[in-house]
Amino acid sequence: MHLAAIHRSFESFLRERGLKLTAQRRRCLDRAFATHEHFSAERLYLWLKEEAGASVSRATVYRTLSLLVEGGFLESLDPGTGELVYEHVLGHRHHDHVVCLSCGKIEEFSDERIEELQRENCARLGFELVSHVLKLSGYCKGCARKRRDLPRTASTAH
Amino acid sequence: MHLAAIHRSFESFLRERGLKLTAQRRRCLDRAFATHEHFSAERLYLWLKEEAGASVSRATVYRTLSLLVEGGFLESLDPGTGELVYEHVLGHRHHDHVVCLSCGKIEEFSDERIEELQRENCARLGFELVSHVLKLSGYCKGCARKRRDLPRTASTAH
DNA sequence: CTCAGTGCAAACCGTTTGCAAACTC
DNA sequence: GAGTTTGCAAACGGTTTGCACTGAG
Repeated sequence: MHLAAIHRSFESFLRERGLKLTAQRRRCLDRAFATHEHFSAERLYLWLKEEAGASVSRATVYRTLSLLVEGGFLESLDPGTGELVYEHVLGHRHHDHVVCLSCGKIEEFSDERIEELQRENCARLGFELVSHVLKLSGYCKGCARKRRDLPRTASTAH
Repeated sequence: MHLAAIHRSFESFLRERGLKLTAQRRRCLDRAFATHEHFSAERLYLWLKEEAGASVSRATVYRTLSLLVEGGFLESLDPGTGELVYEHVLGHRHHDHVVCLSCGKIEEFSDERIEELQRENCARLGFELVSHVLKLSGYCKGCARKRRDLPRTASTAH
């Protein structure tokens, strides 16, 4: 899906709700779709600040992010660092996340067999499944190696 | 595992780290193990306040909860409501959670087949798996029924 | 024109922290 | 006694909100 289609989709989403298309909203949307990384609200705020043109206020960034999540344009993820991160959804398949406890790197994976087992468990419990979060935490290849090389920090850490 | 054993385990945990066993820490531990519900820091603070005896300060409750998580006595879970909830671990099997989006009810389930697939995916990505969070969100039986009975709120909600 | 949106700064809220007094070992 | 822990209240940090001004439709 290219930008033009995303714009159209966003415009009709706004129209449906009687909301207005403003320069700030368009810039948030464009910048969010210009990255394939996960980004925080603050990150987006800084990106927009660096760009040419008037900066978008933090308040508006937060308000627009919520709007984009509601509209299904973005998904949010809580990596446990105290701030939410976002990623755009359109054109993406659903996927889960692996987060490195040391460097914070986030990798993605998806496994239809896991999805199926989730549905199965929900059905058994009588739950109507809406969404799920599967986050694996551990150490990425590089950080795992570093940890092994450091002499017994595990027992002396704190 | 009964309280006496938990106490012993906690005492040796503290000793190992050169920490002291205080009345406040013991009361937090006891109260946390006296419930089978998930509870927040504030909840525990209020429970202790209601109990006979001097109340334990909020700061101490927070500090002790962190300690209990580090020691593996409790696990924390982020249900997405803005505050963490805790549950005791000893004597519990590992399990995952299903959270009702409407009433907040948390149910537990576990499925070794999912665990195995998680390990498999991590291995493939070169991650050293430490822990994971699997949280299914949706509507519990009761809330799902209520939602179906209400005339088209889904499209007019907001 | 009208009502929604923006920017600002202040408020929020769960959690953390600095510090002096109190307590464990 | 030495060194930890506690309680208090203030600080924190990400996020939300009230309000007067601006701007889209």
